Amino acid sequence: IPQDRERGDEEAQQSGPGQTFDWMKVKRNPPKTVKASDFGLAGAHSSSAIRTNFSTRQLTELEKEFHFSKYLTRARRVEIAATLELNETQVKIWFQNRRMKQKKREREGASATARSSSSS
Amino acid sequence: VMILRSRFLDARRKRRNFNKQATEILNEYFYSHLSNPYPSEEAKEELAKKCGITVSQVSNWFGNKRIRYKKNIGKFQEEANMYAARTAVNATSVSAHGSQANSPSTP
DNA sequence: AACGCCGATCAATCATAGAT
DNA sequence: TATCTATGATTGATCGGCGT
Repeated sequence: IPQDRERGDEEAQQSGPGQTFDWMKVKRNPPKTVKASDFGLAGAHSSSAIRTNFSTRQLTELEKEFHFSKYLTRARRVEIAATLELNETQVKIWFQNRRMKQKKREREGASATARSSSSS
Repeated sequence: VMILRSRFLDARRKRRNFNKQATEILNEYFYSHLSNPYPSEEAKEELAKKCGITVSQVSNWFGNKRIRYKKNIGKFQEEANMYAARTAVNATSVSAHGSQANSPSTP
């Protein structure tokens, strides 16, 4: 399966400092959120599907749920998604990111605690 | 939309730029590994220590650097040439070994 | 084979520090 | 001092790998 060769032309420049490496070509697929499905049918996949901006209400509710339980059950996910008008996937992703955020905090908080052991 | 921004609810971001010394170290690593600017966890920890910042900040720095670099390679050419001249750890496997004392000694 | 989670990363954006 | 740019941080979502 051919890997879509770029405009096929800049293969000459190689040794130069401006060499183009693979990581510079990485492109992420656009989100498939398709949130505006209420348009009424026909999968008019026109949904730009860009970064969804959660409202304060949604974030507050998600945060509350997170405190209750760091992990979701199928049932709770469905319930939250319906209540907040989000996809189950969005709720799932939010929890995953939230857990990662929590871990990051604990890690940095720990090193900070070890540093100021008894100060303050 | 109203300007209902977080307004001031974002007491969080009180950004402070890194020292010139830290930026120097980060850029040196970035350009000497331009073929694959993805430091390992260990490398990040070492960089963090040398720069006096956290590992997360090192990750943020590389994340921002990579994205912004590829977004406008031309804008970084000058900077790239500058650092590339210092350390030549070209592509083709970056099987680094004992990292030298590394001293940005001034020529 | 399908799904969730993790860890890392992407990519767009926010808000501020710095330069003009 | 106002305006534009450089840059650190945040975050919804993606990618690859792994376990169930």
